[in-house]
Amino acid sequence: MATAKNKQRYDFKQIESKWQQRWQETGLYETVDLPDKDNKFYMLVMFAYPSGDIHMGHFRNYIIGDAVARRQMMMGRDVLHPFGWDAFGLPAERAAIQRNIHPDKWTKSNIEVSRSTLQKVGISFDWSREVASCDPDYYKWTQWMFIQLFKKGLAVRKKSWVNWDPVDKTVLANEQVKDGYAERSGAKVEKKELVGWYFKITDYADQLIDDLDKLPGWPENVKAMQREWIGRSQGLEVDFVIEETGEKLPIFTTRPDTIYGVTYMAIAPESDLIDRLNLTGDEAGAVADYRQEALARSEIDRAAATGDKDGVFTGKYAINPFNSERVPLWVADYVLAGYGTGAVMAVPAHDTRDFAFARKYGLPIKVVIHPDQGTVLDASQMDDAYTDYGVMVNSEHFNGLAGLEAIGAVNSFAEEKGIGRVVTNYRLKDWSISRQRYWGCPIPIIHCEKCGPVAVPDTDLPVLLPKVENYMPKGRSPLADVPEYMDVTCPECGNPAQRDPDTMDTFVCSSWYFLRYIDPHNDHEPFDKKKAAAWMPIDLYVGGITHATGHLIYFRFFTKFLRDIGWLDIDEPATRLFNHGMVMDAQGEVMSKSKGNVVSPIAVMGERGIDIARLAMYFTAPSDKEVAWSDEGIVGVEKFVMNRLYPMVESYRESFPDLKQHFTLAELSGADRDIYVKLNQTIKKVSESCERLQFNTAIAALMELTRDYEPDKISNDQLNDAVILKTIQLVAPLAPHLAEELWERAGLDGSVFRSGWPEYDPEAIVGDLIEIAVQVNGKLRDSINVPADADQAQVEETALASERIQAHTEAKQIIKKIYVPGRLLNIVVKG
RNA sequence: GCGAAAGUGGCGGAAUUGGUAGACGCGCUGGAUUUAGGAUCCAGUUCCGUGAGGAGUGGGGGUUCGAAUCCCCCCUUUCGCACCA
Repeated sequence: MATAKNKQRYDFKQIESKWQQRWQETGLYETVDLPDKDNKFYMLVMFAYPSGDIHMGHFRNYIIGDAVARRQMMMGRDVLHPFGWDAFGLPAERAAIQRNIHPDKWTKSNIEVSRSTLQKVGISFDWSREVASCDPDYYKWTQWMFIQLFKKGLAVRKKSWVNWDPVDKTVLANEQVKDGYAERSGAKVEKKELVGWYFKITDYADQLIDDLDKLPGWPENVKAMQREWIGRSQGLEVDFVIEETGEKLPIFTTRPDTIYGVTYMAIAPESDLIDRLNLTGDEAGAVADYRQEALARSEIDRAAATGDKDGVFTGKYAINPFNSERVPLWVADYVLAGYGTGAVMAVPAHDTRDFAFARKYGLPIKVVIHPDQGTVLDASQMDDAYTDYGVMVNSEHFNGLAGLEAIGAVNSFAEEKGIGRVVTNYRLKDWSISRQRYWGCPIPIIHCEKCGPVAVPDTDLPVLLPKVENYMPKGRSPLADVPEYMDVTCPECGNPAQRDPDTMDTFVCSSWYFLRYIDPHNDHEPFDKKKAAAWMPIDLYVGGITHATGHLIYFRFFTKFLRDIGWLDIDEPATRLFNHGMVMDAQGEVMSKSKGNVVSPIAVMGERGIDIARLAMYFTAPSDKEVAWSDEGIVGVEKFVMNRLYPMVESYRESFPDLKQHFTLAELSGADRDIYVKLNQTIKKVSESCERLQFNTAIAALMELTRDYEPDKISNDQLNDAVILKTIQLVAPLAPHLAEELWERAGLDGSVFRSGWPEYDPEAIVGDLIEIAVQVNGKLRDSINVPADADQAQVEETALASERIQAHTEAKQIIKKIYVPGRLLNIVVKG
C-alpha cells in the first residue's frame, strides 16, 4: 500500500491552500516600484478577456510565464509579473446581451470568478497591480492617450470605406477581418462608407518594419507576418491624363519598365474619380449599374473571383505621358480602392490580372519585355502574362535596358520630366478605431459646429461611460440616444455641442496596459516616467500567435508614439516574444465552447493537484508546440512526484549544507562522486532548458536525477542534503507549492523562492570515466571507457586494443585518425 | 499562387556549434513481490536477422573522415497572406 500511503501523505489540497495563503500574507510577489535597471525582469502575459472562466489555453500561457517569473525571482531579480483584464469590448458585450445581464455587471462577476481561479492555480501575479480596462481609473488614461494622438494629428476623423459587421452592427478594423468574415461574429463583412476616427499608424509604417530587425528575440514567423501585413512596396506614381478633362489620373506601379505596354486603364468601382468623368449616354448608365452591382458584392465574393474579372468601359480615354498614347478607361472590379491611388495602368502582356481582363474584353496586348535578348514573345501566342524581369523592347529610347536598371532609368526619366515620382506604398491602412457600440471606452471628443472636433480638457477626464439600460446594438451608437450624455457645451466657445457617440476599439485599451502595470494607482499621470524607464522594456512577453498582426503591431505603434512625445525612452516594447502552442482536446480538436470540449484546469487540479497538472502540461511538449491534452499524459509525472520527488525529503539528514559552496570533486569518491556529477549536470541542463522555455527537457533531467539518487549509498551527509535541497530549488519554478512544502519539511526557513537558483560546479559536469565512441570509416564499431583526462594517444591505444576494432582494421592501412575530445575517435582505413 | 516553418519508434517527444540517433515519459512484453493489482520494483522495447551483421531521422542526389543537423531537387503537413498593381 505504498502508493496509497504516499498519496495520503501528499495532501495537495492542504498544501496548496497553505502556501497560497502564506504567499499572500508575506506579499511574496509584490514588487518594488523602482527596480535596479540592470537587475529587473518584466514578465508579461497577455491581458485576458473576461468572457468566461479560465481554460486550459490560459492555464498553459500563465504557467509558462509563471515558471520564468519564479526562476528570475530565485535568481535575485526584481520581478514584475502583473495581470489584468481586457474588459471592454464586443465579446463581453455580446455575452452579456445573450444572458440579459448588464455588461458592467457581467464583466465584473467574470473577473471575480477568473481571478479566484488564477489564485487557486498559484500563479505568482502581483495582484496589487491588477488593472481592468473598463475601470474609469484606467480608461481615463486610454482617453488621455487618444487626446495625445489627436493633438499630434495622429487621430483623425474621416469618411472612408469600412468593414461593416452586420451581426454585431459595428465597424471592424482590417485586423479583425479574416477572409472576408468577421473574426469574432463570423458574419460576412460588408463595405460601407462611414465617418469615423482613425489612428495614423501608417505614419509609423517604415519604423514598424525597419525596427523588426532590432528584435532578435522575436520569432521569425511573427516578424515575417508583420512585414507582410505592413506590405511596403516601392514604385513609381505616374500621372496619366484624362483626355477630355485634362485632369491628372495618377497611378502606382512597381513595374515602371512596362509603361510602354499599357493598353488600357482601370479604376476601382468605389473611386469618386468616376464621378468627375462627365459620363454620358449609354456608358453613364452602364457604369452606374456596374458600380452599384460591384459595391453590393462582399469582399469575399470579389476576392473569390480570382480568375474571373469583370468591368465596364467608360467611353473615356486617358493619355500615357511617356508616349502620348490614348488608352481606354475602364471601371474594373479587380482594382482596389484602398491601395495606391485606386486606379491602375493595365499591361496585359506582363501582368496576369490585366492579361485575363484583356482577353475577356478583347483589349490589345502589347509586349514590351522580352525574357532575354534572344527570346521574342508573340502576344497572340501567349497563354499567360510574362511577369518576370527582362529586356525592354518597343519602349523608345529605353530599349535594351533590363531589370532593376530599366526601372531606375524609367523612374529617373519620369522625375526629370515631372510626370511621375518614386513613392512607397503600404498595404497597412490607418487603424479604424470608432465602434458603434456601448461597451467600450468613450471617445473624448466634443463636436462643435463652430470649433469642429474639440478634445475634452484633461481636467474633465474621464468621460464616464453612462450606465444605460438600452445598450443593444442597432447600427448606430447606443450612446447617441442618451441626451444627458450627448448634450454638452463646447470647451472652447461654450456653445451647445455634442459628444462623439462612439466608443473605441478594445485594441486601443490593450495597446498601453503594460505601462499602467508599472504605476497602476497613479491618479495624475498614465504612469511615472522614471518607473517606466526602469521597468521597460518587457523582458519576456508570452501569448498566443493570434495577435501577430493585431495587438502586437498596435502596442509597438503606441510605444513609438509615446517615445516621440517624451514618455518613453525605448524603441520597442518587448525584447523577447514567445508564442505558446495551442491546447487541443485528446482528439486533437481545438477546444471551444461550441464543441463543448473545453477542459477546465480546475477539474484536473482537483483530482491530482495543481503542481502535477502543471508538470503534466510542461512535460507533454515543448511550450511552443500545440498539445493534445489528455489525462493519460499525467501518469508519468504523477509517478515522478509520488514515488521519487515527494519521498526524497525523507532522506534529509539535517546537516544544513551551505548551498553556495561547491564540493571538491577530488575529495569525493564512488557513489558520492557519481551523484555529485549527476547533480551538476542536472543543474546545467535544467538552467539551459528553462532559459529556452523547454520545460519538458528540464523535467526529464530532474527525473534522471531522482532516479539515480540512492541515499543509502551516499556517505557524505552534507552532499546528500545538498542534492535534496538543490533538487527542490530546481523544481520550484515548475511545481511551486510542492517545492515550498518540501523546503519547509527539510527544516528550512523562508520561501524557496528567496533561496537562490543553483549554479553548477564546472569542475563536476564530467564523470571519472567517459565513454568514447570508436568509429571505423565513420561507422560505429565499439565504444570504450577511458579516464576523463585521457589524451588522444591513450584513447587510440585503448581503441586499437579492442577486438571489435581490430576486426575492422586488420590488414588495412590506417590513413588517419580523427579525434573529437571526450566524444569519439574515427579511424579511417583503406584496403 | 506567394511567403514561412516543420516532417525522427506504436505514441508525446530528446539530440546548442555536423561527432555514439531515439534522452525522458506513455504504451507494450517478460519477471519479482502480492489474496489481488489499474500498486511497486527489475529487465526488455527503432526495424530486419538465431547470430555475426545490416538498414535507419518524408523521398532522391550531393558536400564531409563523419549528416536528423549543411547544400540542391521532389513529396507531404501546418501556419500566414491571398486580385496590393
